[in-house]
Formats: sequence, C-alpha cells, structure tokens
Amino acid sequence: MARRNEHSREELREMALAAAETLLDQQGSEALSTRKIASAIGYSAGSLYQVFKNYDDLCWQLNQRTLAMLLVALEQAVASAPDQALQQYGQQYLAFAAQWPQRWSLLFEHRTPLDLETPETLEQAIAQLFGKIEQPLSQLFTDRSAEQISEAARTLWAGVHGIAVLRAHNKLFQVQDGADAMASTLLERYILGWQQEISA
Amino acid sequence: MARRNEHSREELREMALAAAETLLDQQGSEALSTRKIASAIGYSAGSLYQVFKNYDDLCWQLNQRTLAMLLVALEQAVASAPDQALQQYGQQYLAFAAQWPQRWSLLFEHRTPLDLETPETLEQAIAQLFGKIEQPLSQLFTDRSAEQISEAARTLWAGVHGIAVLRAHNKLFQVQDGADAMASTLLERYILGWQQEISA
DNA sequence: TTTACATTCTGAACGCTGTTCATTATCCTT
DNA sequence: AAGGATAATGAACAGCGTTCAGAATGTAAA
Repeated sequence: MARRNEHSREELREMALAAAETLLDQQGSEALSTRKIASAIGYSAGSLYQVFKNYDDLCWQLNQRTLAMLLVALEQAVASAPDQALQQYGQQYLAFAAQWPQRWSLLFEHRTPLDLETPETLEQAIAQLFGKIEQPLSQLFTDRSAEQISEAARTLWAGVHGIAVLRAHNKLFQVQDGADAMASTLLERYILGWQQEISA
Repeated sequence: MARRNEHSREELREMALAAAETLLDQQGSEALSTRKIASAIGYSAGSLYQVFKNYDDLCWQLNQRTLAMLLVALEQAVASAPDQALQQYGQQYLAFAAQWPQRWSLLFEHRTPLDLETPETLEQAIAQLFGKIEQPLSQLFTDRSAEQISEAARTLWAGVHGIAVLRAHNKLFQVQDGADAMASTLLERYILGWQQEISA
C-alpha cells in the first residue's frame, strides 16, 4: 500500500488532474478512466474519491483548468482597434481549439447529467469570456443597448465556436487554415452588416 | 428462444433502429445500449450483430436517418427571395435541433474512432445540405466564385450550428427564442456585410 | 416421416467502465 | 508501547460492447 499522507489532498488532486490531462491529450476522452488516472499516479481508483466527488466532478475540474487556460490565451490578444481585437479573439479561440483538441472537446462533449448543476466557477469563467467580447463590441457600437451588445457577443462567439466544432468533428474543411479565413470573414461581414443596419 | 426467421434481416434492422430512436428520445444517448435496444424488441444483444457491424455502426445508421429527416425538414422551406430562403433554412435548422434534441446531438456527439471512416452516404447527405445553402447564396452573389460561395455557405451553416450547439449545451440563453433572433441577425448582417464588401 | 444439415438465437463469458465499502496498513497521539 | 484515527486498497457490483459455443429451430433430403 502507498504510504499514508505521502501526498496532501491538494497534491493528490493536482497529480490526478495532471495525469488526466496527459492521458486526455494523448488518447482522447474516450480512453480516460478512473483506473488509468489512478494507476498513472501510483494510486488505486478508489482513492480518487477522496478528492473528487465522482468522475463527472473530475471532468468539471479538468474543464475549469481548460477554461482558465483559454482565458489566459485570450489575454494574449492586444490590438488598438476594437475590430482588430475581435479578430484576434476569434483567431486565438480557433488556435486554442487546434492546440488542445482533446481538452477543448471535453469542454463541450461533457454534458451535465441534469441532476448536477454546472459549477458556479465554470459559469463565471464563461461570463468572463463573454465580457471580453462585449468590450470591443461596445466600443464599435456605442449607440446600442447593453442587451444588443450582449446578443451580438453571444452570436459572434457562437459563430466562431461553430466553425471550431465543424473543423474538429469532420473533414468539411479541405484546407487546413480554412477555418481561420471563415472566422475572419464572419466577424468582418457581421460587423460591416451591423454598421450598415445602423446607418440605414 | 425467439422464433427463427420470425423477422427478416431488414425487419430486424428496422425494429432495432426504431427502438433505439425511442430510447434515445426518451432517455438520451447516454442511456442507449445494445442490451436495452435488444430487450425492447424481444431479442438478445448478440442478435443485433447480425444486422449491425457494431455499436458504432448502429449509431451511424441512426444518424443517417436523422440526417434524412433533417433534409426533409429543410425541404419545407419555400421562399421567393434568396435571403428569405436562407432565413428559413436557419430557422428550420434551429427548430429541428429543438424538436429532436437527442437525435440531433447524436449527430455531432458521435465521433468517428479514426479507424472507421465516415460512411459515404453520410457525407453525401452533408454535401446535399450544403448544396441547399449554396443555391440562394449564389443567387444573391452572382459575381462570386464557386469557392467563395462554398466558403460562405459553410461559414453561415457553422454559425447557425454554433448557436444551436450553445443552446443545446447550457443555459447561455435566458430567453427561449433568443437563438432564433441570433441566427436571424447573424444571417442578415453577414449578407449585408458581404454586399457592402462587394460594392466597396 | 424421419433424419441430416443449415441457420438463427441465446446466454454465458471476457475485459472494460464508475462506484462503494469492509478490510488492511499506516501514522499520530496518548 | 498501545490504541485510535484515517489513508489506501482490492474485492465486489452492476453496467457496458463484444464474442462464440451450443441450443433451438427451420428446411430439405432420404
């Protein structure tokens, strides 16, 4: 038996999540399992239940880390013009989905089983993500209401997300960087069209 | 033991798929299993393997039926103006995803395990779907190349799909019909913006 | 009609999954 | 050193997809 108290609760949690991420990256979410994770850190599967409520909880915590990574990646975007900022967010999002396909997939594959609600921290992270998009949008459309800005932010993010989803799931995109161009034109034309709407 | 030859191969296949659809609609893809499907039609799980190569194959055939349904649903759209046709396609797509959430989810949840390639019939159905969107687009943008039309079709469909995905996965949409409005403005502004681009 | 063959179908088995829990092993305190 | 607390295990359970020997049934030949 492994030495008792060899690792603290927090250490065990960190080790398990790190091992899970490695396994996830290398073999995909299908190959993830409590036994494999536990074995990778020299513990038995049962021990994980001291740190995680269940397998779903483990996935939520993985997703939380992924979302934190995504937010950091989006911080990298620096642009003077607000439309450039939106473009950069879009490209960063697509790049992140391409760099961490398995972790990013887990973010959306993993559906809440209805009896468990989405953790609050996850919702906060998502709200933070939307806030980032709303900022340049409100700079571009100063005369629009907060609701309209919010709706536009969700629409544009959904659009870019849809592009990432289709790229990840199948081979609808012959050209590798087709997604980048698609997101770019989507954002450009949406903004242009909205401005047209206003001036009309 | 069940009577031999009580049902033909084709009957058995049809019964299994119908039972699977019922199970899927009522309990979701997580609850789907070979044993449950077989039990629902009075057979044992092993018998399914006379009709399906494996569970993945069963899912592919389910998805094929769902895609056929979707195509039929999109046929319902009739509009004189091409921009109205696009709007109707978008609304029909969102309506379909809302009416058959589980079947629609299975279409995209179910990832190919890499060793099996996507069935050709499925790819044909997807190509058919894109063709539908390209038609009104090419009417609106007669001076654009086929590649540009194709890219725009994929972009717009990805955008609407992204909206449907986000609505299906969580509660980012307080208002129930928020998705409809989002898809509508997405299409409208994209088209407007693209026209603006051309005239520039 | 009876026998022989061919096919359909089952049910047990295998290895996997998440999860629980009595038991064991270890540490800490008295 | 003894005893209590607890960390960790490993067997167990029910479920999963999948396989396959054997049983059950239909069909055709003798």
